[in-house]
Amino acid sequence: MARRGGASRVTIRDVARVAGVGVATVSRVLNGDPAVAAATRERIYAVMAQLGYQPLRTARALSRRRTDAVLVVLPLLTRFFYVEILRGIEEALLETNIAFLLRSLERPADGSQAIASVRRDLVDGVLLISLAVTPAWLARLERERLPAAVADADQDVPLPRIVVDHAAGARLAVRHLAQLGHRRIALIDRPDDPFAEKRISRRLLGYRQALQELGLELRTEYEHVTPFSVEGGTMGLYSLMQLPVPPTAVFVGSDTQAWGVLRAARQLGLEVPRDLAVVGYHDIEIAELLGLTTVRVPMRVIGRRAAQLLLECLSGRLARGEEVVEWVTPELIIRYSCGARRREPGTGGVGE
Amino acid sequence: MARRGGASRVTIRDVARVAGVGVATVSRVLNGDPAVAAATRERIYAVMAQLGYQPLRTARALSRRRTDAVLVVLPLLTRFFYVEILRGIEEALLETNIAFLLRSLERPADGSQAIASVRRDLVDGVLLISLAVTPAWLARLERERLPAAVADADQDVPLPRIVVDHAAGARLAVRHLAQLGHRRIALIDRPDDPFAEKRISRRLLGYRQALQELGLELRTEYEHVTPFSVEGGTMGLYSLMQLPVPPTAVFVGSDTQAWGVLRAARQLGLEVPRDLAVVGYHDIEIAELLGLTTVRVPMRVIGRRAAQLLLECLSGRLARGEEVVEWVTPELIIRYSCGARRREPGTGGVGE
DNA sequence: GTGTATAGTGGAATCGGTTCCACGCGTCAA
DNA sequence: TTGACGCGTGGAACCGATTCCACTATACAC
Repeated sequence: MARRGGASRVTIRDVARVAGVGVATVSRVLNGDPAVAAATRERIYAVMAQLGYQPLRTARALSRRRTDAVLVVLPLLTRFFYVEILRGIEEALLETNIAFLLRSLERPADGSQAIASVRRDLVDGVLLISLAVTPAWLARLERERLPAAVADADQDVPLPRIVVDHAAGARLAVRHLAQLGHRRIALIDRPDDPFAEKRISRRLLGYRQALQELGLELRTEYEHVTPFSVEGGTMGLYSLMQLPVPPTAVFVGSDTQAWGVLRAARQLGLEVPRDLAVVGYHDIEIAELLGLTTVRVPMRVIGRRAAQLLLECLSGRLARGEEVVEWVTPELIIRYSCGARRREPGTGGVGE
Repeated sequence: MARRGGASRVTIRDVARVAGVGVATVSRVLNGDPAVAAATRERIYAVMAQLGYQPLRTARALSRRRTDAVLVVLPLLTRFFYVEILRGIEEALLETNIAFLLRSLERPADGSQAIASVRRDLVDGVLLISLAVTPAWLARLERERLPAAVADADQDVPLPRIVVDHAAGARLAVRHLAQLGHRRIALIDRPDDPFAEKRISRRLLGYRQALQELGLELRTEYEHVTPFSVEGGTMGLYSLMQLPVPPTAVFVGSDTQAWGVLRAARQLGLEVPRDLAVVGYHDIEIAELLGLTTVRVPMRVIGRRAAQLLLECLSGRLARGEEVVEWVTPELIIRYSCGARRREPGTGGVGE
């Protein structure tokens, strides 16, 4: 039933007719089937070019039962950290012809709504970034028979995943501070937000491990959990400095909070790093501007690898249910707030 | 030809059979055709619920020749400004069942590659955000017969668009500074980046208009264009302060540069706002932390409106080629860096 | 020379929707 | 009573790909 349309599309049948072959053969060429004779293949390629043929994605999608698209779900798109991960994903997917749909979660409640948008007929796979992968998620993925990969989430999710070694990151920071002569090193970290993943426990673990290794005293009054905001950091430092024996150095679980710590330090008349050494976490863009020594989490790499993992699931190179865990290790970025370096004049910096 | 698959899907034919009607009628119900009798409609709804029927997107896409997806193209996803616009778009689209694909441009060269991904069989429409809409873009959209909407781009693109009144924004800032008693008001703005759109000229225009309205002297040595970065702002202020008659206030064309201005001020021993009043632009997240008075560009609104504009094109409510221009006006956010308010102790702030 | 494997190919059914066209049936004007 | 009309509906032909199955021609073993 010829519906009205403009100049009707060049279809696979047109190509077949002009090339003097059957549609099946054209389709085989399109899909790289090696059974086609080289001469035939060449001829078909020539005709396709001549007619300007392009296979229709929607028709392929119906026939092959796949969409060549994936869904990316991540929280708080407005945070630099997540945007960078997204960039990594985009980079990896650009090398394929797979498109991606995006769903960002702003509030915890968005989760269930997002789960409903996970549909087999919409995408071929799902990337879950920095999310608490609940049983509801797993059930949905199972029901829709959708492969998924996970990045920066809990360590024990039964899906292929990229795990960030936050404990190692914390150890790097603490060891560095100890090496600079500090013996009283405190921790200010973000809360165990149910909306994000349980990452504090691993950073806390690394912090304690490092202190023990170094033979330093573990003091619970040095472990502070404050909100994931600049003010949170400010509050944290005020509390710490009221202790009878205040720390001389702080490892802060996010650069955002670290900014607050730097501000509080100045308000308290402390000079960073002389009176207080500070090391942050993440290496978001403001860290450099603040001259903040921090632990860099390789965000783009995380995104890229997670995408590649999902692609392997899609191509079948990775069997469904196969256990794959890839670790990513953070890296120490030394700037000025720790005291390891003299600040160069005019570069702006600490406490700005 | 029954291909292998798991439990085969519930199709429209199953629904028709169980409900005792033809497939055409079920399809009509799905598409809200009022010609179907109420009783029939009810019965079909019941059967759909009972069987757990969900129409297959890919099949609809092939048949209706539309994908129910749109493409969003924007630059520099890592900038807060653009991410916020994206959030607005997402908000608007969530209210529909239209998905979106994302393409972000990091370098000017990415443009041509992005143009190639604009395909009729991939999406039903395109949103171009903060981009220079070149003839190549327009030609491609024409060729693919794809409707598009534009936000925060040149004023004279022949597409439905959301235009931000940057001239008005600049006037707000300058008038405010004048009202606080300033007579020597300088401008530091970002360059006319070919990668982004020509927005500086409009801000510059507003700056000059305001000065003229107020009867203040226009001095070209007060108009500075520096890179779109913190350092750019720093450089800008150093230059201004070396003038024989330096300004007492600066309007800065981006909060990022304004941060640099605040930093430079402190380095020069100037106290903000006593010795120098500063007003920024955009109201990105750091502005509040810096106590920066700024001109807020309603980013989410821009995204939301642009998306709605595109939806109107898709639904046909907006005729192809119809001229629609919607203006968005920025708003002045008064904090501390302009001197209009005393800073409350403990709130952090200027020069931080 | 006959049988069998194999490489290369074409026809037609199929994926699951949409929509054109035809048709039955009541209502109403002539 | 008849014809026109419109409402509600069903059948079947599409949309443009993929892929199963059947078929031919050639190569090879016996």
